[in-house]
Amino acid sequence: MKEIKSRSNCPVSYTLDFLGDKWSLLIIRDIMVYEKPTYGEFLCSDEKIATNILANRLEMLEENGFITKKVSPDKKNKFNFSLTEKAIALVPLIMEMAIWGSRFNPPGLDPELMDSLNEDKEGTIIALQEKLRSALQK
Amino acid sequence: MKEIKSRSNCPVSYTLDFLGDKWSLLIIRDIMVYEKPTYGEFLCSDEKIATNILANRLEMLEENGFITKKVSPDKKNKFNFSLTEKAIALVPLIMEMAIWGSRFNPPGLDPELMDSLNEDKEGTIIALQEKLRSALQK
DNA sequence: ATTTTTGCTTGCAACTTACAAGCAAACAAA
DNA sequence: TTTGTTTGCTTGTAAGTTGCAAGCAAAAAT
Repeated sequence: MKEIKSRSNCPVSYTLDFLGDKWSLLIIRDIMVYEKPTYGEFLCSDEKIATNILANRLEMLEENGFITKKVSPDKKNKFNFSLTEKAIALVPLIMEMAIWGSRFNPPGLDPELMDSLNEDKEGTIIALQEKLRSALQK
Repeated sequence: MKEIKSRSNCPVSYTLDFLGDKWSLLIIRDIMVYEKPTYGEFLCSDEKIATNILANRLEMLEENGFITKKVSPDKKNKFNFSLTEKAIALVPLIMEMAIWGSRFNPPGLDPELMDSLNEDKEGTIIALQEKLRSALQK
């Protein structure tokens, strides 16, 4: 995989250097929000990512420390991807994307999560992060 | 400009449909944070966007209601771009990008803004949004 | 033993990007 | 007033990226 080069010192630009494309954050979303952590599940998400692009992005996300890949406990030809702390730290960013997206394209998916965010954003974010961190223990 | 198609109903995906690339949010950042609202200033930002890509993204951002273009009060061959409410609503998202970027690539630029965010995120965001809205009145 | 599941890799056409050069209206200076 | 400069683009082209379809191999299920 080609190394990612920083275009500048700006932190917004740095974030976009890694995550500024149409697919990387959707893979992270699948693990983070929809609890779908496998290649096959990423493939059949609504957005329909191409299989070569998926493989490429998984490689990039792993190489850059966003996700880790583990053999599934039940099947040796299946892998579970999980989020590292670096990706768990993206929860607030992804929640803001969900909030903006729901506002300008209502109602958006997952009304439960949206209601929870509207009622207590900070609390919802922290709860999700704690849940993801506890999943890492297992 | 080619119309943007939604890939799904997911609000995160919807946000990425418009803003999931390396450049669009940097243009918005230039207006939002660095108060640089002209073609020439976008061009010479640190990230060095190509001139055809810049023209293409400005067209897309205008067509989709993120920015408006007005002739500069002093020169008729110069234009000032300003943010619509739809883009001002991206302040929380861009601030989260800055926070994440600074954390994983410290210290990040603009320590004043970062300090302010660390001290009072909500207040910093609201103050910036109010400032941008008041600029629209002029 | 054969088929299915799972996670890829490969080939290729279409599209997008990056870089360089060119261009025209507005303005500024001589 | 004419000559040069600023400003905001457009065009051409090579290189890179994406999307689609097909193929492949290890592991699991039948």
